Amino acid sequence: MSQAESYRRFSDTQAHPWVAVDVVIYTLDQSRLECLLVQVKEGSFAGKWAFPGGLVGAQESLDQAAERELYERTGVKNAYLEQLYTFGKPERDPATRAVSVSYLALVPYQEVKLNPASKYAAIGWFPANRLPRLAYDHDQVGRLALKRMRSKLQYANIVYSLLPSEFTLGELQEVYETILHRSLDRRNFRKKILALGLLKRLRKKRRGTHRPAALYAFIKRRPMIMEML
Amino acid sequence: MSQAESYRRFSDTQAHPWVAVDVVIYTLDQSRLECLLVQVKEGSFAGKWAFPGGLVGAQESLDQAAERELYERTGVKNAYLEQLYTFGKPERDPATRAVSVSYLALVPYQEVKLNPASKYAAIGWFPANRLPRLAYDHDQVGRLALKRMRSKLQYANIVYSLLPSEFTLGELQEVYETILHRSLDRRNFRKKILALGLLKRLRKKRRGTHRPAALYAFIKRRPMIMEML
DNA sequence: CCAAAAGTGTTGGTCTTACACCCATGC
DNA sequence: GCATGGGTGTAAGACCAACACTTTTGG
Repeated sequence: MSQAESYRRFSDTQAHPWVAVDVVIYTLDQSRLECLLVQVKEGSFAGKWAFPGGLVGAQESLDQAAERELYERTGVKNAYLEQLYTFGKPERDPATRAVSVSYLALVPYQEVKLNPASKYAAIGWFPANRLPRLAYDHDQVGRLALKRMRSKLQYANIVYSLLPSEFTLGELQEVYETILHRSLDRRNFRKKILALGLLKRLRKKRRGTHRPAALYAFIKRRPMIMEML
Repeated sequence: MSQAESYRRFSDTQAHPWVAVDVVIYTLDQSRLECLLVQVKEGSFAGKWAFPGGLVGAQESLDQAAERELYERTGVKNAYLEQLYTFGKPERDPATRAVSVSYLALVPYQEVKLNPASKYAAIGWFPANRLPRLAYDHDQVGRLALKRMRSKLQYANIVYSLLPSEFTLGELQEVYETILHRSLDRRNFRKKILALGLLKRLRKKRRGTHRPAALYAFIKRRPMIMEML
């Protein structure tokens, strides 16, 4: 595909697009699934909201560019981050030919410190299933991201990246119920989740308004493929 | 991410890579899973084998570029073709910064007419699980493609794209056995596949050396997500 | 003592897997 | 008539979904 020779030979008729990454960042705030948007400042989409993103640096891999963008907007490192899809229709950005590699990220709400950056007019969380009309082809990106996240939560352990380090089984179940939007049987849920052996029960308890609940933590906080539900 | 303004502002420090597609094309020849490779002609990888690919045209979408590459090498149109992953480490091609969007294609062996093209030294089928060392980062691409195809065959109906329009249940089962490399119980396989309602039984029979087998065809030849096995 | 969430097992139904014999044809 | 793949049903076990009551705390 790619030796320098053929680049030279074809470069007149072939495109040489800009390459950007866009990151769809989800979090849970009080069991509401939210998604981070930035407001575009300039160009024909000025005023519209979009997923944060930016050009890939000359010495950067795509993953690094996505990590950097995630870090710059939220201050979060080591969250779950996965390449989603690459969008490249010539007309997706009317201003220029741009290919966008989209990423999906899951972050724990508590750890986020939003950072607007001068290139955007604003930044903020929006309910994930009620996003406004977005700039570029980002409506499509958002639909795909939501679909992927919903399905992936069921066969990978990536919830760990949405939760703080300690949580109750009730909270964990609430996460699944929110994202899959259906309710789950408590006894079956606990049986299944505990049988996976992913959690350790801590000594502590969460004391709330009522009976205290045992706190749990993930034994390993890295992505693994497995049947969750 | 991508208004023209920020392109101008950042273009000194940001990359402006070449964008290429690479297509991993699988087929079945007498129940051997094979993969199409081309031999690189020039550059530091000259003589090595790689997946066919090329730069994305100025007016082309990524999907169109992949379709075109598939058609140019094999003469096949309307085969199953899916975006796989985008590779973009700065060092993946030492000659230049190139981002490669990889695709996965499944083609019926009977319909292929291989077309070498002058940009390659050679073209040919190789056993999919015994590929030689490939150029660029294509070893990684190949591993990912094989994994994706194996898993996707189990939850989508994409086998239709590996088979001719008429086939026996025995042939269909052989395809699954080859790709998943494990043997399946014939009675259970037939029960499950027929229960899906994807196949129509034709009047005809295949007459071979022994008892004739009923021929089947897919009712719909387009990708659908569903439990296959 | 009341409200609210935590914690805990059993059962019936469904789905999956394992398994063996007869059939139709070509040679 | 024999070798070869085609065609078919059943039974046991695994897995999953449905279901209700008691416990612990705060107010």
